[in-house]
Amino acid sequence: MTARRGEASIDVECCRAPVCCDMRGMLSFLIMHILSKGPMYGMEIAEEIAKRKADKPNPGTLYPTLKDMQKRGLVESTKKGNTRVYKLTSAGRDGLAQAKEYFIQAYGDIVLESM
Amino acid sequence: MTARRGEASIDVECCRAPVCCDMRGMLSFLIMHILSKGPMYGMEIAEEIAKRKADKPNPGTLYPTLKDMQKRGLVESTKKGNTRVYKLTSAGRDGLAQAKEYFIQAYGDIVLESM
DNA sequence: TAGTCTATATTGTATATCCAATATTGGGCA
DNA sequence: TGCCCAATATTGGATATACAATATAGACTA
Repeated sequence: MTARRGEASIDVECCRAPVCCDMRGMLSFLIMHILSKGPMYGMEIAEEIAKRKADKPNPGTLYPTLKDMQKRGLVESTKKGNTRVYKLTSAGRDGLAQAKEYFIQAYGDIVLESM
Repeated sequence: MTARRGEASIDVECCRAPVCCDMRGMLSFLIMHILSKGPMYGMEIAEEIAKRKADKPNPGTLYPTLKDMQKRGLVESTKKGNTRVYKLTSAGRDGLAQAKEYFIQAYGDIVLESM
């Protein structure tokens, strides 16, 4: 992220990353969830992540992750002019469903008890 | 984790870590949430994590994390015979509240839309 | 065609998890 | 007292995620 602890980087109206815990991790999970809404190119994905995490991931974080996810068959991409559009593969959709089940098992109560 | 992908390590009736995404991260967040229910010693915390993640964290993961969290003032501990009992500090409680807000902002919809 | 802008991409470094293996400590019991 | 066992602790190494800095590619405009 470009401005992790205080200084604004893009316009978001949501709370910043906590000081107490780093909360790194699960980037590919989040990307898969975002792509389950529809195909998107890299910078669009970055903006979607920024809406949630209040900061855009660095290109050096995002692109190698997308490349790795493609290598593992979770996403596929096609070059469209200057951009590269990513979409979930069917293996990616299956993996996401499994990952969500695990995620809810591990963290679901934290969300639900705050509602 | 001791038996990450298939082989059972302890008796849990929940789904295993997904193959598609690593889902490492947020250990201190999870520990803080668990400790918000009451004081606990190291191996009890490990069992609570195992109930959620279907695998016990390795001692080489858990204890250094607890030590670091204590250094940062999030938890405090007292030695009780052979065990060391951890509890949240008030800074830890404040930090947890802030972290939960951020967590729900980033991942809340994933839980809610599966309900 | 040259300049500019955005998107993509890479390199190098840092760090929070992660494990395997091993060591230490303290309680309970023969 | 001596032995075993669970809990704690440490060491060494791996890896996903993170950034800063830089480089390349393609589109659009003057």
